[in-house]
Amino acid sequence: MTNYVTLLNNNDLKATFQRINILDVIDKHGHMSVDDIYDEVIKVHPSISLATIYKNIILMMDKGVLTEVPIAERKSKYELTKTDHIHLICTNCGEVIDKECRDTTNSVLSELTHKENFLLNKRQINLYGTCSSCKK
Amino acid sequence: MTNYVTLLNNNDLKATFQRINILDVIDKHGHMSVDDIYDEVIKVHPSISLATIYKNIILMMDKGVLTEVPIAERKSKYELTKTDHIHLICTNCGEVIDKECRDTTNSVLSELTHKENFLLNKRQINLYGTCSSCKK
DNA sequence: GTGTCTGCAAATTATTTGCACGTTG
DNA sequence: CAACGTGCAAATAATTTGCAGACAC
Repeated sequence: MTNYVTLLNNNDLKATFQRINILDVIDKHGHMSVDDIYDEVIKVHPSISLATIYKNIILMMDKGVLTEVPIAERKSKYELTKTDHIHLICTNCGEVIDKECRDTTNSVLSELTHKENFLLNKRQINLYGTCSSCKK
Repeated sequence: MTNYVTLLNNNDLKATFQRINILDVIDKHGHMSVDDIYDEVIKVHPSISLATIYKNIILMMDKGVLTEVPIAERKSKYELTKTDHIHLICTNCGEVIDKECRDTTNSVLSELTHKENFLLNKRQINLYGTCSSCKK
């Protein structure tokens, strides 16, 4: 818990019970939609409102604490901001799995944007398919 | 126009004036949101309704004619389905630029999903940053 | 001709906002 | 205590649906 307090304070955000719990459930589950977050946080904080979830997601994204993972044909999910990685997204169950992003991949992409005179800020590699549990 | 008729018929879709025009404006502009499409198609077909745009986007996605490009902090855009490529997305103006996807990148990604026992279906590489015109 | 498609209007779902009150630092 | 955050309810935006008439094949 205390690390979330620090994370929030370092980003000019007051450490409220609501925010700490939003970060906590996202961290535990990895990637969550707005409704997923609401459904989980309400278990520990029954009076929280959906509006608070929305407001805080937007705020924490602005501060760089959360990152949106937009997903084709589904609502976006949110994750704690971390170093570059790849998402394996199951089109069957919606599960998102993180994988390391190889340096070679990164350098190829940087070279490519440089040629285009494009100021690269964030990479998002999403691979859609069927996860191992859904293959069964 | 005639090529859109073929494309639609090959995918079990009747070639209506509405559908042909939706495909036409997307093809001309590259990547468009629902509203972008509506604003353009209405110029040539003033009585078209937004519901028709929605219904057809969903239908044409199901048939594989259109592909959704989900974008962080913005509404999704849609493109004609084409071979794998990379999107450079300007976080300032929203413009999406297509770039060739290198074989090396593809093989690295395929290897990675294989290890995870993940059945890869579609790759989506989005690079966010500032485009050359917005840099000025 | 007939099964599919369209446009409209209404329903539903998703997101944002304003404000009175509560909490954090 | 001052600034900021919350929860509620209401407003707005986005998407979906049902249905009667129109059109493609």
